[in-house]
Amino acid sequence: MGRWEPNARGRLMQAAFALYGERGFEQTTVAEIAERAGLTERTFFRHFADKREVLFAGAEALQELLVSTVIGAPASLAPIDAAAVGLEAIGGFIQEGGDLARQRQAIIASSAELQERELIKLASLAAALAEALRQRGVGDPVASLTAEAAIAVFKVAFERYVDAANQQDLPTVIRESLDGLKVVTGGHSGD
Amino acid sequence: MGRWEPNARGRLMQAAFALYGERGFEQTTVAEIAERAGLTERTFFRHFADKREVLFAGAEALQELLVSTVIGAPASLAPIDAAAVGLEAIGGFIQEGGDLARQRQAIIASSAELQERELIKLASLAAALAEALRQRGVGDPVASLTAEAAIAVFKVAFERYVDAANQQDLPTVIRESLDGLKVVTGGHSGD
DNA sequence: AAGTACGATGACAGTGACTGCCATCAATGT
DNA sequence: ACATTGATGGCAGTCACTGTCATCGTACTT
Repeated sequence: MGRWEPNARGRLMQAAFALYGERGFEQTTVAEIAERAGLTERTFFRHFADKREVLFAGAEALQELLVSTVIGAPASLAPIDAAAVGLEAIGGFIQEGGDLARQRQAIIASSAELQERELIKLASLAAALAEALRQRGVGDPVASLTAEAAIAVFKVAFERYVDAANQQDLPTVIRESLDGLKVVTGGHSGD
Repeated sequence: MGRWEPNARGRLMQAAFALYGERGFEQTTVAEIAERAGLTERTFFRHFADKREVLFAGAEALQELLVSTVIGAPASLAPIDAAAVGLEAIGGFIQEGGDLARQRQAIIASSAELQERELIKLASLAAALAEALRQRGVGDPVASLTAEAAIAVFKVAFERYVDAANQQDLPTVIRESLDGLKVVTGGHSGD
């Protein structure tokens, strides 16, 4: 199973992460990543679909955690609150990685191409969340709306979490942001 | 100002739209688009930043319409409802184009690359909407949350509009979707 | 232990998106 | 007429990404 040096995929990820951080994403060639990892360009593309995907390797795990958490949430919860439980779960998971998420986000913020990839991953997350809600028996317009709104909340919360100089708890920020959305849409504030 | 044949940019857009529809986005080369337009590949890239951008030429106009509508909305409206007025405005604008939006969406749906570009355009729309809300005096977490939620509503509504075999009014679908969000998040029914 | 099958990697050629550079052409102003 | 300006053509070059085949290391078989 193994090969010359083990963990080729991990070495590629590490090399890419380092080079993207040092020189910037666009100024880094795939050949350079492969060279630093002791491999060839061709092998890079056997492990990752394209130059961007190496930064999004953990996305499937995140998606599975979200889906399983939402499906396993108490049946008594309203759709939006079941979604919230899922969001808090992935928030906690992300936080376990320490500063990795912040460094990764700094790289993504520096490249429009990477932002595009990030957005389609979030869209995929929303689609999976909607499907999980349907498995809870939630009807279709509601499931899509709840999922999209929940991901929107996650986006805002994660941005606040990354920008925060003060150490904030990501699941808490997510919960607060969701409460903010409820206020905004419920008409309690200004009418 | 002019050149050989007028409206080079328009001819490129038309050629690209036709070829993407006939053969598919990935199976079309920029050289083919330029040839059909009676121009060269080099000239294509002088008018459009990349192969995808030719499909998103009207995005700035849409964004300006959204921003000006939101800024000009009655000051008495709550942020989410000011945003709604803006969304309905661009909904009406899109509807004026007839089946163009549907054909365009069919092309986009067939390519992951194009979906990525669509998503970043929507994110740009959300950022502009948040800024317009701030100009209305809305504070920062609320402005971002409202903008992201509004764009999420727009995404769901537009998808329903495109899928609808029955002719539905896009602004109406948008309003109904927003009411759906209000129910989902707060339990109020829309007014 | 020798042989064999298999999965991962290397090597190489090729396509196509995109860019930089310079020449060229058409319209405009003097 | 002449110079200027802006759009275009032509060309070379880089780089992302793919298809194909040879090769190598490992594991399994005998």
